[in-house]
Order: sequence, then C-alpha cells, then structure tokens
Amino acid sequence: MSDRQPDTTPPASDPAPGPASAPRGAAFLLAQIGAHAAGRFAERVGDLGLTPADVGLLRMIAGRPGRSQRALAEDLGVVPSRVVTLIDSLEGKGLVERRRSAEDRRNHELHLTAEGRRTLGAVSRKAAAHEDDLLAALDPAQRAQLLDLLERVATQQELTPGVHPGYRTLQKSPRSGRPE
Amino acid sequence: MSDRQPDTTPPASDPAPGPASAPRGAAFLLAQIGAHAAGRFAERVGDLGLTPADVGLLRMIAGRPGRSQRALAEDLGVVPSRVVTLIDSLEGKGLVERRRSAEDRRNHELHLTAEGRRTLGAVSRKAAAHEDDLLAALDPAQRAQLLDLLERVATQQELTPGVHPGYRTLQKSPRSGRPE
DNA sequence: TATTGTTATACTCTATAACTATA
DNA sequence: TATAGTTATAGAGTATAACAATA
Repeated sequence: MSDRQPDTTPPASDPAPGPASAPRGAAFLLAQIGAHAAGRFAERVGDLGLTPADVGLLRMIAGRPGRSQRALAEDLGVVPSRVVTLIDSLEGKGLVERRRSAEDRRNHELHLTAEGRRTLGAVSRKAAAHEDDLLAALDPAQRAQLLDLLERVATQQELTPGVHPGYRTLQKSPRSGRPE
Repeated sequence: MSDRQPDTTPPASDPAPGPASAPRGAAFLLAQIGAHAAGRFAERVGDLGLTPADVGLLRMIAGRPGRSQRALAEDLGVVPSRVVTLIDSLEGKGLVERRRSAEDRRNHELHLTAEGRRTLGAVSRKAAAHEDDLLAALDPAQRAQLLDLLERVATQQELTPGVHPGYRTLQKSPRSGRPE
C-alpha cells in the first residue's frame, strides 16, 4: 500500500483520504453498540434455545396473558402470519400454550406454561449478566447516568417500552429515489 | 379482556402478570435505540439511493483508497462475494471505480469517483441531521456526556471504529437448542 | 499450487395472499 | 360479509462453493 503506481493509473480521484470518512457521532455509536448488544444477547439466549424475538414474545405474553395472536402482532408491528410461526416454535418447546377462547372461538388466548415461566426466569439472569458485561467500562454512577440519558432519548423518540424494533422487518430504504 | 372464563379453561398458568416482563435496563435501551437509529438512518440515506452498507463501503474506500476487495471484506467481516455485489451496485451508480492493480493484476484497487465524493458529502449532511433529530431530547452538555459514555463502552467492548456490525450477518444463535 | 475476484446455487427469512373456521 | 388464525407461495438477501484469471 505505497504510492508507486505507474502511469497507467492516473493520480485522479482521491482528495482527502483520511477524515470525513470515520463517523464519530453519538448516533453512529448508538447504532454500533446497539447492534453489538443485540448480537451478544442473541448468543446468550441462544444457549437457552431461544431467539431474541422468542424472548420478546415470552415477555409480552407474560405481561398480559390471554391476549390473542392478532393483538400481539399489532403490538409488535409484525404481520399475523409471523406470529403463527413464532408461537408454533414456542409451543413446540413447551413454553407457550394456545387456548381456544370460549367467548369467541376464533381467538387463541396465549399463556405461558410453567416451563415458560422458568425459562423466562433464566432469560432474566442471562439479561443481567449481559448488561453487566456490556457496561463493564462504567461504574454504577456512570451506568445510572447512561440509563437516564437513554431514557430521555427513547421517550422523545416515542419508542414503545419493551418493544424491540428488531422484531419487525427493518424498513429497507423504501427504494431508491421515488416517492410513494 | 375480563375474567369470565367458564370451567373449560382452568385458572392454571399465569402467576405474576405484570413486572419481570418489561426490560428496563440500559442494555435493552441501547439495542432498542440502536435499531431505531439504524432504521432512521437507513431511511435518510435511502433518499440518496443508498443502503447503510453502501455508506459504510464508501466511507472505508474514502478512508483508504486503493485497497482491494479482499482487504475490504476482511475488515468488514463479510465474505468476499458479498463485496462483489456491493461494489457492483456502487459502481453501477457511478460512485466507485475498480482499477486493475498494475502490480498484481488479480487485484482490484477501489477508488471513489468525483460523484462518489459528492455523494459522501451529502451523506455527511444527512448524518448530521440524523444525529440532531435523534438526540433532540438532550442539550449540548448531555450530548457530550452521552458521547463520552458510549465511547468508553465501545472501547472496552473492542468495537472497531467506523465498522457497523450490521454489515456482517448477525450471528444467529449457533444452535437453537437441539442439534438437527 | 495458491490467491483474487466472479458466478452459480442453495438456504433462510419474511411478507403476501389464498384458505378455513368461526362469527 | 367480516374476522382470527393458518397454510402456501414467492421474493429478498446472503453464505457456500465452484470457477476463471493471474501469480
């Protein structure tokens, strides 16, 4: 990587090969650290046979047992058919149970099984260890400070508590250029 | 959502339907805000016809012009064939140029075109607006504080400056419980 | 024979839409 | 006819591996 290029390569293009290219802002760091955190968390819950989406589902069902798949899909911002797949998997693992609603037999009321609750407990321990590792660089005061700042940002950005955008399909750049 | 369920549905499962389900930690917020930030950034650069991965490539090429695709793949943690696709797209848009290396003609040296540099300038403006929106809840002092905390975390976690984990495939949980 | 880049193939994931059963 | 859930199909994205050119 030196500069001994023969006359076949015109000196043409490169003007300022250094700065301006490495993003240094907090927004980039948030995205970078966020993706890193999500990946590490995925590894950890992977040990339990779960994906992060599974965990999200378990938490939502635990928080409001008996809700329907449709309601769940709405809250998560995903399409109902995806909930079918996710619940299939959780039911197959014996963590979630579908119960036909007696009021409206089209509905499935979702509940955790006993093992589902145990698993959710294990997830909580994984999450605690994860947080501790992720923030190893910060002392308790700094962690509190970070939490405070992040909560301000999340609130102002109107992020739904407990709902991870990763559950729904990333909005790919809507398509290059034209308006809808 | 009332509690008039007939005897067909045993009161069985749900014990503590409330807390324990909504994650409140900084790690979750980092992942949530990070995904949100990435999504919003994707929208913005989508206006320029670019994906976030495109932007990352442009930045790396700008930072070190002339590098080979293989080196790029290594630094990004992606497979070389993916770099082919990405560069194809950028070259098709006239932003990047492949030049046969005179030293080793197997190599392609990558360079930005003049338009590529202009586009990167536009990206920087998008990024600045993005950051400003994302951190609208914080005053300048708080933003500096956040940046400081995030940098500590990124350093301790050994995150490569400028390299977004989203460029490479998320490590799916290596196995989902049972060996298939 | 080893290495750079490319192409071809297969796999995974997810949304769309058709379908069923209840209402 | 409308709605909850399911199933079937198709599309996007990406890794794996075979391949061509150069060393």
